[in-house]
Amino acid sequence: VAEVRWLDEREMRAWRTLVTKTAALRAVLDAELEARHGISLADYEVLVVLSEAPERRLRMAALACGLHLSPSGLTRRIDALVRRGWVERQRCPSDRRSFFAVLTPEGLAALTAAAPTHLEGVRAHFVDRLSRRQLDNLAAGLRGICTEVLLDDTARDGVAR
Amino acid sequence: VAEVRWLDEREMRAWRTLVTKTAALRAVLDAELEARHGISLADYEVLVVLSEAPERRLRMAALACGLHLSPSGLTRRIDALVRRGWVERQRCPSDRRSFFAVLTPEGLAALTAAAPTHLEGVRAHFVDRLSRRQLDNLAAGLRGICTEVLLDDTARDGVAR
DNA sequence: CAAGATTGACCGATCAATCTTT
DNA sequence: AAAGATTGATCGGTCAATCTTG
Repeated sequence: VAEVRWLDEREMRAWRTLVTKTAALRAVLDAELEARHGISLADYEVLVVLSEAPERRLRMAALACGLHLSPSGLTRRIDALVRRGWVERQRCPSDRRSFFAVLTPEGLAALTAAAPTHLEGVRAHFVDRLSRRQLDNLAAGLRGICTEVLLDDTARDGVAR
Repeated sequence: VAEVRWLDEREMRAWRTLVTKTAALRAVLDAELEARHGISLADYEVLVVLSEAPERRLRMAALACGLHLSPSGLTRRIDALVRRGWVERQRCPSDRRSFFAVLTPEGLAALTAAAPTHLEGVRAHFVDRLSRRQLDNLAAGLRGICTEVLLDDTARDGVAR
């Protein structure tokens, strides 16, 4: 076992700041969406991904991949959205094992209603507090992180983001 | 409803990169700790916080605050760590309603054993992939985020429950 | 009564097992 | 067989209610 390279003060602070601030940010955005529109940030993200897909639908596996959710986790989440009338299941005609999750008009309406709250939150708590340069640096820095994990591209047929 | 200020391409990318990369990073670090030492990142963080406290102990309320966990959530997490012999409860002598969670020698040993894995992970997946300047910029940018946390502000706007 | 901690009910996620279709 | 999706058991978290102590 080799010698441990400890983190110095700045490295440790950068790491901890990243973790704590990102968590706090998500918590605030989630609370705002929940309070004003009765929708969780997690469900909001499902609607966003579906809304950006061709024909506003995705196969379950592709959607699970895009949301970094397990197959069973996605099944239950879609169940809940179906109960609210925001998503429907469609059999996939070319492969009868598979299903599409389709965004309904009601789901699109819910997303459209909630989007301003979410975007204003992202601005108020994040984007507007950083300069253009800071924002670009941050994105550029983070882009190289954890690349090997995200190359989980088994589901071609969608998630073309 | 006021005019919505949409996010432009760079703003949106910075925001999404922050969210997805941070989540991926935590997932990797958690998996590494779990695989090599049988401890979750969440439990690791409990041990870290306790190890840094005076006398390696904290009252439950203080610990819950430090970990951003609800009181009941902390109770169950400490239960689990007590079962593993890594933490003990001590009655607080000055206030008999309260308890300390105390890091045991075994808990400290577990932390010491796992720390190199964690630190090497933070280096390999994060710190060593950014320049010193990028790291400082990132920390500086994020520091101003979400300072006022959880203001239950005018949430009466469009409450369409 | 208020504060600190715990318990019960429940929610949302995972893994393992299952069912259907390829 | 293997792949896509779902179900059952279970885990870890929250909220509401409770118990004990200040």
